[in-house]
Amino acid sequence: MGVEHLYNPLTKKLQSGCHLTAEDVARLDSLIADRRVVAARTDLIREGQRPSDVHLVLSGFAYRQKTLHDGRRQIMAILVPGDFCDLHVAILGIMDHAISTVSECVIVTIPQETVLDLVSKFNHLTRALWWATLVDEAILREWLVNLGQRSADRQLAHLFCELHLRLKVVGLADDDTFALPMTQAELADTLGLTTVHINRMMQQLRSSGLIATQGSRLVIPDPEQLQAFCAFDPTYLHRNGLGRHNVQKDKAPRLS
Amino acid sequence: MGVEHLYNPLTKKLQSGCHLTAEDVARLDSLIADRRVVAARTDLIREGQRPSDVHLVLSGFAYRQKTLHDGRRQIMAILVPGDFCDLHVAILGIMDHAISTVSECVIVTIPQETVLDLVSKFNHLTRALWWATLVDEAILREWLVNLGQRSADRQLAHLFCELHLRLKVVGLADDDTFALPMTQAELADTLGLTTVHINRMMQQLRSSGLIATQGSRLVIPDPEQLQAFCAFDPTYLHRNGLGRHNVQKDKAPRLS
DNA sequence: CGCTGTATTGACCTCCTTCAAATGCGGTGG
DNA sequence: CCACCGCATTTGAAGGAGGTCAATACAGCG
Repeated sequence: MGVEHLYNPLTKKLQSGCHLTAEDVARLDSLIADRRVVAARTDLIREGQRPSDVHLVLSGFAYRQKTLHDGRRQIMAILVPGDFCDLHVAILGIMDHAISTVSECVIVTIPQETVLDLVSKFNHLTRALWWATLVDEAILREWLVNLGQRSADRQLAHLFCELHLRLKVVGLADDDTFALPMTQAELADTLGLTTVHINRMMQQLRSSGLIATQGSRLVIPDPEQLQAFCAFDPTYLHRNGLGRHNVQKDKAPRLS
Repeated sequence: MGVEHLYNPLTKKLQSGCHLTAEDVARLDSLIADRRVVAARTDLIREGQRPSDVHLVLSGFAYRQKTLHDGRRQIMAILVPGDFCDLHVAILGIMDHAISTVSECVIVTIPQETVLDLVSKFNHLTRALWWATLVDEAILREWLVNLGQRSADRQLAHLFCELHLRLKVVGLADDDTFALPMTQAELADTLGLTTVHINRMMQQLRSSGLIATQGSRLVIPDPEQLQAFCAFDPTYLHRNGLGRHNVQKDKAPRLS
């Protein structure tokens, strides 16, 4: 009794928006076979590559990024446990951006055929995986709104609200805190701002009591207040049951 | 001889990145049954709706947009002929943004079941449609880079380069000009800038000879020069054959 | 020929950037 | 245990890209 269950953030994520049968879960668990530890700040996949495997984040943070000729870069997605790095490559063929780790990560490598096979056999799962890519797209749209319309302080707040929710879904956030292994420079590249300005906005959010930091941990004393501040509407995350999940610890750099 | 072929921008688009058999093309053509003319500046689908049909733009321009509480809005995609408005709703269920027309449009309505049916029966087509949504996502990422990292003049230039290419693929752009039925206010909402600033940047681009306008028509005298100006790299559009296509005329508002 | 919506202009303002230096912190080696 | 290094955060001062407000010009249309 009590065979310890595999921690599978992917199923947790998918279950927050799709219905999965016990068999689906088992099939998804079977994907997590080939694990690999990757150091922090490492390139996982580079722009222009044509990876033959699909990668999944099992623990740690990573991001999609694009670097311009002059060295400026834009972070286009923050990948947390349960997120695929490159599901699209199976279809598009070529990476039009790079993936790098933020913290140390455990990455699962899944052969492309395995995914395509799974998908062709089980409609349920196709739907679930497609759901995941469509949610990614919805997040991207909301980020556009963030960059295009919101002031720097609200952008930051909005990003924190989103991460809080996404991490809660996979059991990596408490009701009022989670580990955030990103530097202010990375936050800046995410929001299209400068380090200096991020720093000032962080101080402002802290002094207004909307957030606090404990090392690399972000504390949100009153999530509803923070959401109200930036008019955060979680609809775009398409989670039905934003259910309570058991929390799990994580270690990381520093933030404040 | 010469039975006039249906103008199907969807197949043109898909063929620019995927291989389609003659049968695939026929099936896609059969989707275009229920057409409807929609006036300019009209809401096609509103946020929060759960449409039971999938919509496809056959002619004209439309866009995805999100409106904030205070009335500001962000345009998150420009839909041109061949683009689906809401393929994702089949999976996600709820619209997390609205679709509005820019110019008068001909819209094709396709019952959701028809799409899901097609997709479940023909792997080729699933792949092609999935390809289309993934390219949409790639465009979204590039737009993030645009908003996050580029200066206003380059943002504009980049947007024009993208539209030029996308319209060429569906046969709606010449080598150096295309109809652009957007107002400067709409360009502003697309790039997260103000009308005033867009106006000034347009003037700047015009006076530097990078673009010209003839009513609502945009002229790009030297596409390569414009691309160089904004470091446009078309990889993200995932078009293999950016092939020559026969051009088709289009009428529209004004721009300059 | 006046109405309406869009493009254009000008003056002023501010959010965010740039540049540069200082501070703090964790690790590492002596 | 302390000195030192590298990285991240913090601070200050000055500049600029883009915003705001408001007026004007222009084009199509009934």
